[in-house]
Amino acid sequence: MEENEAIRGLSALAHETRLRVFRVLVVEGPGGLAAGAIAARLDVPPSTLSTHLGLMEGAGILRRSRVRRQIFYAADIEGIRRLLTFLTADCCQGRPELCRTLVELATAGSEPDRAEENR
Amino acid sequence: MEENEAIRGLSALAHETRLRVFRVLVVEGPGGLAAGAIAARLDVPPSTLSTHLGLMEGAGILRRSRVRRQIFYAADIEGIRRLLTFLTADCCQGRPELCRTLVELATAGSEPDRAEENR
DNA sequence: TCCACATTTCGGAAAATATCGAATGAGAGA
DNA sequence: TCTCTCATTCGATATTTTCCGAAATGTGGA
Repeated sequence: MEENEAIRGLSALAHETRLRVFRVLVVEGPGGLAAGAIAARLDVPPSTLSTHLGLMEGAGILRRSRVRRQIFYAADIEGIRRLLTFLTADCCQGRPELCRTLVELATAGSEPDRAEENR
Repeated sequence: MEENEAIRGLSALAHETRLRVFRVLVVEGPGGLAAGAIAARLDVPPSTLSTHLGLMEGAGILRRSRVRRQIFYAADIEGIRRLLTFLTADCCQGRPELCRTLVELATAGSEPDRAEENR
């Protein structure tokens, strides 16, 4: 990932409404939610939300797909992973122990032994 | 870390000049660099850079300290860790395997067996 | 084909952010 | 104290972002 792409990704998350969208969709999983459902849940006008969703999709944070008349948005796991990897790679460049600390916190609540099953 | 703090941190990184500052200071390590040295290295007018540095410090990404007449800025490892943890915590909330993938990439270039020594 | 629904695009105004020269502040040496 | 230097703050302008109602688009059913 090059710098410009990372900046777009960070900008996409650096906004109250968009960060809330992100969190909702991460929890929602691969199926995602229809644009209208997100607007209703977050109480944001559809046109405003649409702008945000478009921006987030352009930044590679969200994926969109059509199902009948609705458009579903879901967290783009690959894109998010790329962004986080870019950030941690930068950090580790100078200070390896930072990533290690982060890693410990991130994996604290899960079961490491079952990691293979999720691939 | 609550939402608003995370947004400030993300905004602080979502800018070309500021991201370059961040990367330079992460590599530079705990000693950091004087404001003037950063301005010279990145070829940014001092007053412009000062605005960015202040913003990044306010967001908890940078630490400042005075040494004689100069003001040194260094990456705030604890603050950055808090931001990354907030993001990965959100991701893991719905999809534990995302963090695991990230973790593998982040630790790929280091020696896992010596992790204990760095605490 | 015609209508209804879900969403996006348009338009234009308000707010926030970015930029940088000039003025200001504050530390250190003569 | 005077002055030099490093850095910040001020001020004014330019650019970008945000917001949302109204209009347009496109999809599917009757």
